[in-house]
Amino acid sequence: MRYKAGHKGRTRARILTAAQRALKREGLAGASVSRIMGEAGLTHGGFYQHFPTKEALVAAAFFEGLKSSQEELLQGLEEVQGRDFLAVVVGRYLSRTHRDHPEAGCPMAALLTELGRGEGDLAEPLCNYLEGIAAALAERVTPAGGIPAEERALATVALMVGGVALARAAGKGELSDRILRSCRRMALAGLGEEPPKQERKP
Amino acid sequence: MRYKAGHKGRTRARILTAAQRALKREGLAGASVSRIMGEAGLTHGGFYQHFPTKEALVAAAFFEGLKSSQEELLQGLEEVQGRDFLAVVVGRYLSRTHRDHPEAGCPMAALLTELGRGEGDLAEPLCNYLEGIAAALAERVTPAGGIPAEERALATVALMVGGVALARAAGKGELSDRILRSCRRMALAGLGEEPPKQERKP
DNA sequence: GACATAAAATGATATCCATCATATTAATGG
DNA sequence: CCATTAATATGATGGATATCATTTTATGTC
Repeated sequence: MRYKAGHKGRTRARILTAAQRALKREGLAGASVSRIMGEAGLTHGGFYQHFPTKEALVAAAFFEGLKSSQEELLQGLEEVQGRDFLAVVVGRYLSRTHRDHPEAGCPMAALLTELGRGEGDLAEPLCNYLEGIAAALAERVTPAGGIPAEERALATVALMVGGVALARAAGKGELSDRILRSCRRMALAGLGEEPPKQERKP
Repeated sequence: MRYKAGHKGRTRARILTAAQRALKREGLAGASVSRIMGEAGLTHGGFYQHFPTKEALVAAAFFEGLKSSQEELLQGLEEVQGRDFLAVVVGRYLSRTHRDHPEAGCPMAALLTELGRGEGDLAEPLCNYLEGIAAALAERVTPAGGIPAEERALATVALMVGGVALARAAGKGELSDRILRSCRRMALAGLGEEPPKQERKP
């Protein structure tokens, strides 16, 4: 073995990281292999030693992105439950910061409408992921308003993803802010006491 | 004048219609000028007699699509109000039919995450449109759950768009159906009497 | 029915892309 | 320090794309 063990693996990881950012910023079609490699500090030729095809890279980047986005979203909330838990989650997700930095955010919010069209079978693993996060939410939020917790969780995911994507499409103006705020409120509606009047940190 | 008045206009309209379908089916980047022209029964060369650039076509198609999608969504509901009104709207929007035929559906649900990235200023006219439809919804749905009607309307739009886009990304299986149903319920939550137990026509 | 011309088709150009074939670099055991 | 070879770079290929220039077709008028 001529290179230190793990060298190739580390390069692959660098490509994956660059790919996540580039894909979320420019879209599945917009982010080219050369630009991704360039962002990883490499040139286009070496790519195929790490991934058999661009499609494979997209799939890998998408699911790694999902995982790390979920971790970030739930970080530090192990002990929190109920309305407090959900308030933090939607506060983080439906935030100006998230809206203004798609390249660092949730891959669903950045790529949703491109996923169904593509080549790879992103649907099946996405379903597994969705079942997982829906269960995680349902387990910690008490059902309210006659909707079972599991259904409420699923709809909350759709509301969060749709809210951020819609806010992005609407620019960064006042309406965009209002979209975020409205979605936060709707996600918490019917869940007990009202939030304090002050704005949550966006 | 050698051709009947309105000939060119009718051709332009045909291109626009074909563009709407193609763009929603294949995405802003995926739908090429030649394919769109082909779908309109023409060849690529004549395109630039009707639109100065692809970007211009995209903008025109997007907003025509928004308008007709809204008309279809609200058709026949002029007299209906409150929960009944919203139930029909979300029943139409968050339906399997809509999920399974993006090329015939709402442009936001098909293109949301591609809109913010592009070249054209789609944001400003999209904002106008959003204000309009939010006002139309707010005017007919009585506020509930402590959320002002206008905010509730905005969040409902995000929920509908996100729900359909997420359901599409999840394929056509059981989870996808569940996403649609959950979003329908959440949109109606806190709005008075529960729906009858039978499934709405999907 | 011939002609002028609007509308559309054909063909060309330059760019970008994914992928592959070949060359070059760099790290390590000898 | 040299040879081997893993890791990366350079360069090439074929296909697709937006746009433009030129030719062809079709229509209404004389």
